[in-house]
Amino acid sequence: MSELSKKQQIVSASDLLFYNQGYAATSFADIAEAVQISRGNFYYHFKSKDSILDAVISLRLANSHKLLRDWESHSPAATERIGCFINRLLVKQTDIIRYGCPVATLNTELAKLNHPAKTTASMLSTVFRTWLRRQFCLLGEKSSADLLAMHLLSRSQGAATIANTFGEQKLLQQEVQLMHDWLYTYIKFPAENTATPSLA
Amino acid sequence: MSELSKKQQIVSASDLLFYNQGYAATSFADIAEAVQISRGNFYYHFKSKDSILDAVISLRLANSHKLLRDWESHSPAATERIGCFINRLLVKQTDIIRYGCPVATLNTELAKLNHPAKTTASMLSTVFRTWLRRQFCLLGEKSSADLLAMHLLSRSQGAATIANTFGEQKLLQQEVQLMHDWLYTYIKFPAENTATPSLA
DNA sequence: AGCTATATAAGACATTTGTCCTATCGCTAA
DNA sequence: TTAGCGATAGGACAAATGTCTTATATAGCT
Repeated sequence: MSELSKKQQIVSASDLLFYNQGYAATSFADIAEAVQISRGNFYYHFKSKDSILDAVISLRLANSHKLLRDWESHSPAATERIGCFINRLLVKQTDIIRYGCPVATLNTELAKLNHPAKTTASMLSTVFRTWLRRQFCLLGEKSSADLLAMHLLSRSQGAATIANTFGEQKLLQQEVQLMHDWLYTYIKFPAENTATPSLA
Repeated sequence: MSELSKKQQIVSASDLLFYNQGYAATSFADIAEAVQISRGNFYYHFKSKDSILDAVISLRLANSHKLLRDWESHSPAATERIGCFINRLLVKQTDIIRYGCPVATLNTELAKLNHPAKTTASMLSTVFRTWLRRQFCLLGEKSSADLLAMHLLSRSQGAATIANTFGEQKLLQQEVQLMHDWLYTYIKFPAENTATPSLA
């Protein structure tokens, strides 16, 4: 027996396949082959394909929380933590160029399918939004923390999108640099930004 | 008979359905119902589903070129033209919130499917990239025109993505405002940006 | 009217899909 | 050893999909 239970194996294999191929394009046959079980046997572990999706979203939520906790424990300063968020694009650059941002692509796919789980899936984005907002709060930007969080989230997702579209590593690296510059500039002159945050 | 040929009707109906539901999730049955023909009859007009996709991409390319020509003829100044590009997000905000950016979502879907047409589809983004680059060239930024173009493209796609994810109109409007601010700031101090463009 | 080319309908076809059922395997506890 | 139960295999099933074939309708021309 392997270390993970078969159910966990199914979830993590589906996690990867949903990211690489998309949810709708991933069939039970694909997952069955990946975890080496017969196709008809899924319904012992999961009652439907949708319930696998739910499990995958739960797994991703847990992984996201773990990631954020890691950043918090490794970086005492909020600025540095936000830097970790930006650098995530570089750490995952190979995957991002090939498959895009895992959070964004799942959200857009489920939105188009009008899938019941789309609300739950958007929680994946909300987790980062909330976390970033808290970091900006720690920097003293209470009134515009959410705006700043969304701005950074927006830019990171845009960078992932164009990197995926054009397949150019350099584009991703350029945008990451610009986000760091923006953060640095912002931290440097917090006084100017309290009234109307000049994110430009 | 209607004004458009049946073949054109199929293409424009597919264009809309591919945007609203995604390419893979749109079946011949869906298109057949939309244009009121029988399902088995497609192969008189198109030899495969992929060839419909090719036709849709061609249509979108033509529409994009037309859009860019319109902006050029209505706005003599390059700054104003770039402003038109940014405002496109507001003009299409209802659709964008529901279905995301038509260009980006098609690209990411085809990338995941590893579809043969993904290269052709990325031309849709390239058209805007090239056009924006030319506008920045007209502003005297020859050396960093492509970087500026990609930066703006990235931010617009990011804004579309988060608007689609969170379904919040305000987010889109905020990001649009920030892009205008960025453009304004950039135009105001072109001298500072010639060496190292401070997009932050 | 009759002929021809274009256009459309209707359905067959194999394949794949998600779902569900049943039989069997292998382990553990009595 | 045997009974019981969790786990798995294998296949049945209807529905849907892309594809292809054949027959019919329609319009224009002679």
